[in-house]
Amino acid sequence: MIKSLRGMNDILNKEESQRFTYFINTATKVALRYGFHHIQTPLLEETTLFKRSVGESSDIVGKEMYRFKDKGDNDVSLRPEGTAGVVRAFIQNKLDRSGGTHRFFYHGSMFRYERPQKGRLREFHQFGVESFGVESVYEDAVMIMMVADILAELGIGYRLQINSLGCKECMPPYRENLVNFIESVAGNICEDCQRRERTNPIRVLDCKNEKCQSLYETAPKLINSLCENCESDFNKLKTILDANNIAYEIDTNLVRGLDYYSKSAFEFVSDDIGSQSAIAGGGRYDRLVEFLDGRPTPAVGFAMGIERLLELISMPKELREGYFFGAMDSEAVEFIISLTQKKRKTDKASCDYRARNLKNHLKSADKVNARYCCVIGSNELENSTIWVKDLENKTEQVLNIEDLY
RNA sequence: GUGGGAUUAGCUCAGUUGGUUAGAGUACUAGUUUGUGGCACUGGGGGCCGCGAGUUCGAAUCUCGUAUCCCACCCCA
Repeated sequence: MIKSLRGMNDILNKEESQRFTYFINTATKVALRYGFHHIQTPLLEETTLFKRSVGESSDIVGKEMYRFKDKGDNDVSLRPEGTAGVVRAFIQNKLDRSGGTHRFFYHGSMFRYERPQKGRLREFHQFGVESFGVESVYEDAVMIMMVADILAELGIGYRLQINSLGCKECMPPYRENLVNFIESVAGNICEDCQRRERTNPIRVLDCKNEKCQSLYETAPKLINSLCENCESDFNKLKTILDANNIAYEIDTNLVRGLDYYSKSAFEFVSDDIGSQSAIAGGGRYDRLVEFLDGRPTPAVGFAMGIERLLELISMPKELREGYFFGAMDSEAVEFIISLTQKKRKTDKASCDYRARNLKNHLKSADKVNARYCCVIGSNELENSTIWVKDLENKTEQVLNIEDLY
């Protein structure tokens, strides 16, 4: 038997696919309300794009990409995240030169060659939004509120963590400070942290090793080293969230895994889905457009991991809908099929291809969750009528065929 | 990439110290005497016991390998 690749799942059972489309529909609805529009970008891009955006030091680019040479000998990769492609499209279409604001949302498959576990797949789906051209921290706050709105509509509880990663003014000196600090304790930190010191020193603060954590208690904190602008923006962000009743925790160790983030960073986590608990994450990336050869353009965005959200969604109750047609005499079967076809122009409708007794038709109608069960028997055949029962109200009546429409 | 646990019917799981034809619940399907659904009752279909070797007279059961899932690390959505 041929099986799907490791970490690549089908979404086919009814429950799961209903949840999936329900998520896409409500997230799309909310994004449209916020003035974003849909964008689709290719799954496959030049590898360089991800190297330059996500960052070569990141695990994602370093070891998790599906990367290969195509038949034209181009170095290409399946996208491991959505932002890079959107930024590329933004620049390629010269929107960076057109000025104004551009707000996009997208959803689709992302690929990372990781060891799978619950909530971590090799092909997974994200819903994300990107906003270009707005420097104001109010936009950051609006992004967070948008995630909060989507989660609220889906009935999903969460904790929100925020942090500021500083900008090109205050981040580099801080980084240097931190490296010096790490040097001072380098003998006692774990192997991972020693590696992180070289690749991405900020990440050591995130280390889950208890010994490291206790050493880092006295580490310089970025939040105390922010420049005036970053600090006042971070304060504004908190003020707006407070004013709009969005609860948050400040997590000074929150470091986004992708190199392009600056200033506001945020992550929504759930305590109900296991260790892969981040359900949405994002932040500001003011420098990314110019890293990719565009005209400097402030930008902010987020992405949500759809698979991680799926089981948290509380689905609205499924209501009875549509029609089920059945015949009790074989002479009426073909007529029933035509009736069903007509009804399908406007409503959900299905029918039984066999002549069966009333009880069986009612059973079938109930099973497909139809609202109305419509049956033609010998009595109805004689009078050109049809028997209709409302399975919801348990009322029934005999109608002339024409009255059914 | 590292360490640990699991894998038996579509799904959730039993299966004795290795011993005849591998079970239950649920789901599916048909019927309960010919025009009233959800319930109940009675039948029925459905298993390379993850895959491959090995030990044995005999393996779902023991050993090894392998794949996948799950858990932790790592990382992240």
